[in-house]
This record gives sequence, C-alpha cells and structure tokens, in this order.
Amino acid sequence: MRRTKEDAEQTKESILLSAMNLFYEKGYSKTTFDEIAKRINLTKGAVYWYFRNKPDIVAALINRYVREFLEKQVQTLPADKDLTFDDLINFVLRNGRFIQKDERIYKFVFFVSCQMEWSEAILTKISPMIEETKKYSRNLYYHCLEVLQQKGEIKKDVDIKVVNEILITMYGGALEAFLTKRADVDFDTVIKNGFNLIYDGIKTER
Amino acid sequence: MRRTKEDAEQTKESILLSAMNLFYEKGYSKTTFDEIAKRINLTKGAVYWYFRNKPDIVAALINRYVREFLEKQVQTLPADKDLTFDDLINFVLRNGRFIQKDERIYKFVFFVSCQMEWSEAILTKISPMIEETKKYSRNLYYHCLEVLQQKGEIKKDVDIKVVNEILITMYGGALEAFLTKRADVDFDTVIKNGFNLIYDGIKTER
DNA sequence: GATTATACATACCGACGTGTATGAATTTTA
DNA sequence: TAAAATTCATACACGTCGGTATGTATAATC
Repeated sequence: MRRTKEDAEQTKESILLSAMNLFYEKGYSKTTFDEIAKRINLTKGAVYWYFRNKPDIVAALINRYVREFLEKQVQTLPADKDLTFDDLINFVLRNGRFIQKDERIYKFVFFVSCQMEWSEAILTKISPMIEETKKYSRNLYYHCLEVLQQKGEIKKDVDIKVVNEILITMYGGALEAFLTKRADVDFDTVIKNGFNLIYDGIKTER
Repeated sequence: MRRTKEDAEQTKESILLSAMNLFYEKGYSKTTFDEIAKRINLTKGAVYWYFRNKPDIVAALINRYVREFLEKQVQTLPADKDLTFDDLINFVLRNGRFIQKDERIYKFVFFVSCQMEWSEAILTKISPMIEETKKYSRNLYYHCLEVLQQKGEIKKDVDIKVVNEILITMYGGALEAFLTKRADVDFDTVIKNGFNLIYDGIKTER
C-alpha cells in the first residue's frame, strides 16, 4: 500500500518523533524498532525502510534538532558594536528558556545528556556533531568577551579564556541541574546572579 | 569446587571490579553477565551466585564507592571556627583531584554520569542513593557559607542560597567538562578562578 | 493504461542475553 | 569423619531484538 510522497514525508517525521519520545522516556538502548513503529500504528518494516539502524535514527535526530537549535541561537545576538555583557546573559537565558519551552528540544537535550550511553557505535557517528556545536558555542562566547574587552568594558589584564571557560562551565552545570531536576534555585536565577557576579569581578571600574 | 571464605570474598571483589570496568568501557546496557565473568576467568554462574541481576551489581557498586567517597570528603574540612572560603575552594579542589587520581573512583563517576541510561529499574533503586549524596554535598557547602556569613566574612545582604547553587553548579559543570574531556582549561583553574571571582563579589570590604 | 518504483506489511531467521536448574568439588561444621 | 552447606561450572529453556527476505497495494512515470 504505497502512499503519496507527502504521506511518506509525514510518516518519516512521525517515526523520528516517536523514536525521540521513546529515547527520552526509556533510554536509547531499551527502545526497539518494533516499539517505535507500534506507537504510531506502523510495523518494523516501515522504520527499517527509512533507517538502517538505531544510530542512523539518532544521527537524523541530531541533524534536525541541533541545526534547529543553532539557527535559533544565532538570531538573538546583537552586532559587535552594540554588544554588552547583559546581551550575553540574556542570550544564555533565552537559550535556557528555549530548551524549557520547546518540548521537542527539551526531550532531545535530555536524551543526549542523560539517556544515551557512549558506546563505540554511537560515539564515532554522533560525537563529532555534538563536539561541533559545543565548539560553536564556545567560540561565540569567546568572541563576545573579546569584543567587550577590546571596547574597554572588561579589564585588560583579565584572562578571557579562563572567564570563558567559567561561564561555559556555569551554563553546562545549570543546564544539567535543570535537566536532572536537582536544583533548589532555578536556571534563570543561577545564570543571572552567577554571570553578574563574575562580571562584577572583571569589568573596568568607573 | 568450593573455595574458602576468603577466596569467595576475593572473587566477589573481582566481579564488582570487572563489572565496573565494563560499565565504564562500553556502558551499562551493553555489558553482559557472561562478559563480566569471562574477564576474570569465571562463568555466568559465579556472577549469578553473588548478584541476582544487573541493578543489584550497580547498587553494590554505589554502596561501596559512594561511601568511600563520602568518608574521604568529610575528613578534609576544618572546624567551623577556623573555616575560611579558601578552605571551601581547597575542599572542592581536593574532591576533583581525588576523582582524577583514583582510577576506580574516576571510572565509577564516569559510569554513573555518562554510561548509564535512566531507565525505571535503575532509577528507583539507585536514584535515591545518588540524591542523598548530592543533598549531603549541598548541605555541606551551605553550612560553610552560613558559617562564613555569621563570622562576617560574607556580606549580610547576600542570599547564600543562591550563592550555594552557583557554586554547586560550577562544580557540577567543571566535573562534567572534565569527565567528557571537553575543557580547554582544566578543572583546577576553573574552580580556583571561578570560586574566587564569586567570593570577591560577596565578601565584606575591608 | 502499462510499467515501474515506492511505501510499507508480514514472516522469518539467527544471535544473544537473562535467568534457572542441576551437578560437582570442596570446605565447613557437628 | 560423616553430613551439610558453600562455591562455583555446565547446560538449557526462553523470550527478545536486529536484520532480512518477500509480498503487495498503490502512486508515479511514460
């Protein structure tokens, strides 16, 4: 029973969504092709027609959501000449809120962070893609700090590289705490206060 | 072929170690009873004689290493009246170094953080134990900040609870970055500089 | 409108992994 | 020293999951 091309595209979408829901709920290794299919009233055959194996599905998910996420990110930063540290804070806050608001993104991030063991098969295929986005974020933060230091907003003797690492560390830690729901204080409060405390220590006195 | 009691205790030890090595190397769900046994020249039967299933093994590992870790932690903090913020920094640094130095502890932490999917079976048995240690650390940090504020080292108007969360977030983030080897700057540098920057912002001016 | 390619469903195979039942050799115990 | 308990090894039963081979209805193509 062949469907139209639009129908086919639709089912591929629903397969990806079903897979991610299951990955999110019960982890990568415990979800099966059969279950992915049954959730959307299909059979294994359908899933195997679109994807050759599980790592393939994960790769497709990463391709989709990472790109979607990165695109959202870029838009929200002002030009270099107008850049302030508050912009950087708000940028991070928006990222956090984006993850919290968009259920698909949230499930995806949770899946990658907490529901996927780093076996060889996964690691070789997917790790490079994740590394790339991490590097992208890292460079973005660093660029902002660089601009701010050149504009005289940050003391000249401050080692930006270290500050960058501190901020990234805070972001990563806050995100992990949020994902695993083990924070007494919420994401926004930690980022806002933490980043501002750091900034108070590195900004030029007026 | 029955062994002596000492031999039996020895094999139980080696089973736990073998299991943790495999969990560390290829993840929780991909390691089998058969492989755990073969690594130490035993058969499945031996492993099943000591542990009923995989979650049982994990529980035993957690029991052992978490306790060992906590005991090491407590010793390294001075009494309240002599407490300084530097002590807190050094405490965190020692924790980090302890994880880096002790291969068993390192593999265990990596396993729990990165090589275990949060399926129901695991979560119900093990999550409470992990939560407990997290809570322990959280309270320890908070207690230090409380003491320091009462001694007048930290400004009275500072919300210690938020600061506590910031520091924990930094610790968690730095640890995760270290475990996943995606840090340009090492653990010690981030903690030292990060904590000091935070402290500069909350300490009373002299 | 006949052919071909597509979009699945169905059926099946084989490998593997969990768990158990049983056996055998010692050690411990009484 | 005989009985009982321990410490494993061996063997097997069972379900499950990944992967493939095949069938089939229908859309796309010409």
